[in-house]
Amino acid sequence: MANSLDRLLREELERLVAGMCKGLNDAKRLAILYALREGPHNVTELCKVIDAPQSNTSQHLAILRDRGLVEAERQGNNVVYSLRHREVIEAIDILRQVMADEISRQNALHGRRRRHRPSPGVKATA
Amino acid sequence: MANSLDRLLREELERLVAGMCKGLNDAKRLAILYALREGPHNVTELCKVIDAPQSNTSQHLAILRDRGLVEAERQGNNVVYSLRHREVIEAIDILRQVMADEISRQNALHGRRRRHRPSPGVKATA
DNA sequence: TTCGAATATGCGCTTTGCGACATATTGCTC
DNA sequence: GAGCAATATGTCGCAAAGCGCATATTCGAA
Repeated sequence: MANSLDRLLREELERLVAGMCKGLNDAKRLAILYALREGPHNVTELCKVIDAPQSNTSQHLAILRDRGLVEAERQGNNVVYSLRHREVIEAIDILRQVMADEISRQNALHGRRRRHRPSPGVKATA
Repeated sequence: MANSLDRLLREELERLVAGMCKGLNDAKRLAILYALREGPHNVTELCKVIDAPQSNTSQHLAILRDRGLVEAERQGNNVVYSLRHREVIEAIDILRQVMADEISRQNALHGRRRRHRPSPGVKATA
């Protein structure tokens, strides 16, 4: 048990990481997605948003594009990018919420003891 | 505009990537989370689930632990891990759905033309 | 068709992340 | 306290990712 079912899940998770998570694993790319949430933008505009040189921005856009997270369309001389799946933003927002909870939890739990995880690792003495 | 507001968002996204996304950016770690969704497990059990040696499993658990994604509790000789935020699974499930949509879309759009993204890059000729 | 603006891509470098091995730590039992 | 089982951690080598730079490609305009 927990082997036959997991087999399929494992493979799907493999693809998920390669296809989605890797694309979301960078602050600049997340910033791009959030910028596109407000509406389409061309590359030059996105350069300013993430404060990165053009080549770097294009590289990040290529990553998002290849994974189907954004859509590209030529308009005259420039290329306009737009968000393909708004649900992705939902997912990220959930993670933002979780992180907020986690931070306040760690701050509140015992304000002192700045070390997280008192349980397992942590050599009790030194 | 799009600079003052983004400033704060950018910093939060930075922390989000470091705190959450990095932790979710590995198939084995996702598999661990899904296994824990069914209930707590100790390390030895999780080794079997992700089919990895003990040291490697512990390393992944440390990563999840440090980011507050799982919780560890000693029970006698072994350490039992459990899921801290079920919402994380929700978020991942959303991404799974998005990926499924994206795959079927690419398959359907034009079955032929196995290349994705016909728009911008792609040297038209060679 | 020549030029220039906008964008994409190849390359080399540096940093980061994963995996395997060995080893340290912790707690239980005798 | 000695020994054992379970888990955690340090180190190393390697593959992957991000970045800057130079360069190629595409399109519009003159």
